[in-house]
Amino acid sequence: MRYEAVTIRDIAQALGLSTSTVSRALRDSHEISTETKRRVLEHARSINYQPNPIAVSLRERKSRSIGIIVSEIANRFFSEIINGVESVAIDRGYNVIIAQSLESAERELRQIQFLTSRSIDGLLVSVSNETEDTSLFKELHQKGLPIVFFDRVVQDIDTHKVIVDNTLGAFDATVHLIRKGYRRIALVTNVEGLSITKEREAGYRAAMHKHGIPVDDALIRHTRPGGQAEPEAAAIMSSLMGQEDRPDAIFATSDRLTTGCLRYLKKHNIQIPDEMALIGFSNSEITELLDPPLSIVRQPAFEMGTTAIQMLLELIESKRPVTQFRTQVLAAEHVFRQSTQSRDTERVKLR
Amino acid sequence: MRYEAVTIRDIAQALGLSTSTVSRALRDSHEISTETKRRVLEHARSINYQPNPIAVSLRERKSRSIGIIVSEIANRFFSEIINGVESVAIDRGYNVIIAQSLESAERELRQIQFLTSRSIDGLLVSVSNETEDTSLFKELHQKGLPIVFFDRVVQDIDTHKVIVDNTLGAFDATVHLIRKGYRRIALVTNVEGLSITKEREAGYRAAMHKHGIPVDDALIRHTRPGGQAEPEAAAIMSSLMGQEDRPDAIFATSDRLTTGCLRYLKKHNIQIPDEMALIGFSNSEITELLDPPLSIVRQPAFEMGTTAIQMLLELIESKRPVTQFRTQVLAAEHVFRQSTQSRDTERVKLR
DNA sequence: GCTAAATTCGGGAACGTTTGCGTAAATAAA
DNA sequence: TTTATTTACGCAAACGTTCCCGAATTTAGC
Repeated sequence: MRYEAVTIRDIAQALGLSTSTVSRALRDSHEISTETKRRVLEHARSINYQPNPIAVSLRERKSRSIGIIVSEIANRFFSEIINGVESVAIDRGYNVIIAQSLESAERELRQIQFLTSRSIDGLLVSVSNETEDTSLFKELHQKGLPIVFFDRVVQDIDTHKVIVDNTLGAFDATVHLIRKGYRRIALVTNVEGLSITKEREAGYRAAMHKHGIPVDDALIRHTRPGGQAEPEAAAIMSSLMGQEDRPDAIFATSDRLTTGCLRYLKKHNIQIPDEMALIGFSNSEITELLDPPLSIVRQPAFEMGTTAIQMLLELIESKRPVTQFRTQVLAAEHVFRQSTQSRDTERVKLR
Repeated sequence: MRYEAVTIRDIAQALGLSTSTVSRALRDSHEISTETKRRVLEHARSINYQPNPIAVSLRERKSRSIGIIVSEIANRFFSEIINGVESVAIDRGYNVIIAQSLESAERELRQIQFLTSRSIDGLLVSVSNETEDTSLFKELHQKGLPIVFFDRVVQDIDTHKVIVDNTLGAFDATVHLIRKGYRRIALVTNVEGLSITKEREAGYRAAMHKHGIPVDDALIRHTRPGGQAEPEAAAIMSSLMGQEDRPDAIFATSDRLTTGCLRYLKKHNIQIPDEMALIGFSNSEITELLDPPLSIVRQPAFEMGTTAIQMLLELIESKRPVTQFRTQVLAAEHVFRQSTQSRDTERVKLR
């Protein structure tokens, strides 16, 4: 099953030139006469010449492709990021190789090794929730592989990063709940070690403090490393509902956790927001169609993707080693809907 | 920014062997003594040797990577397919390069050219809804590039294909509506030229005929090529609601169309299913959380992905040209929920 | 003990490209 | 006219593999 290839040599022979001349002509070198260039270009397109990227990669020692690893592409948040990454990568002539860890540290390792063995020029990373050992990333970074972290970053590796303002995002969401009259606000959040978890928890705590509400640690729940979000969310909800002093609101900090909580509440016929308010991080486009329409914290995923790839290309295409790194922080958006209406007056008004 | 590489030559020099011997030892050739093999393997892993896939690709004239193009990866249906494709590709040592057409024929063309110029070994294709000119696919296919079509296939290219039983899937959904007492069933469907559109429309018509309900062509609406599904759905809904003899049920034939219709109905405060029933193709995992819980036709996307990649690898790894092609047909699943309850008795029972 | 065969290895070309270097011819400077 | 410089091109090496072919050594056959 071969797929015939027309090479630079074919052009050279057809025109009685050497391969080096043809190569230079195609790259518009100044040491080739305009007449020769014209002939080469013309003949090249007449036989539909396509340079062999593999040969170029071998020679140039770079592949013009970058890798991106996320926890799962079926998650709208990540697929939007990928869209952002792709949109600029394509324009810059880079190929994007997508990999997913599915929240498994082992799979993450394998995928990273796979990507790097494919000689990618750079790597975009959002770590899995199970990742503890970051030595591979450190090693790659030290060896000079350009890496940009996004969303879930690893703190102690000094490179470009792009995140959303998780602290403020969580702060504002919590304040919103407080203003709506909720007091016992449960935080259903990710694995404890994750950067995003810490930041969002910090925002939550700050909001509670600011409004003089004591933080009840029994209301702060993390998922377990490697666990799947939906069942984890259900287990946490079940535990929360089982305790004597139930929460009156839930703040879930990821897409899957949010839908997991919602599914639990509906399954157990717990009225939202009358018995329990719900707000969560989500990038789903149909949260307004849910029952009830969901209040959400939305992350600018596409933009996160474009800035991450831009930073990466900056590293890749830099002539000399970059030593000054920056962390770009994007703002989260909030959409408040019925799932966090206060129980009394306001909801009536809305109908 | 280089990333040091340890080559086969390093091993050869360290052990006082030739590169050819090392290469053969690594590939476990029979013409290398077990002792030499042992030394090579041992030293190779001690210095963490990784074969350069680019050099291998150049030499072998294949890249061990395949391309897949879908309309958009942020669509759950497609991301599930990609998951399926990836899951087997990884195990077989293949790399998956993902591209999206965003329903633009021009972008599709560019992406395909990009993929093929990256010397992929094979291509997985679901065409954009704007695609009319399939000559590129024909050309590639004729040149010997292994291609497998899935979901939206092109009819007149003879190669492996994998689809769901769209006709039966649509038939069953329509029958369900009829049984629930609906008679003026509108079909909100994709671009007319698409294979899936024709099949689903056929299923719809067959169901209507079987139950002796005359088909009103005014109730069959297609989106326009290149159009984005959500606004298209809204426009169609608006037109349907404007006509004198309104439908009493909507059957939408894609993920985005379904949510588009739902969004319209909710926005205009049309009660589902009392004023209008709704069923649609969807692979979203939260349709049961919608208001009302949505009846859906669900496609086995993951399985579609795995079978498509298996078929492709079969073509790629075949020793001699394959001439016998087959079309694998998977069954669609149905989940009937409140959005298609009949108006009277049954719904009361459910509460 | 001599030929034949098997075993084990090295030399070197090839994959398709880019690029340093060399060198004719053409042009400019002297 | 002679020399220096520019222009325009070719040669060949290199990127890291794989594999054809040949050759040296060992083993088998009789």
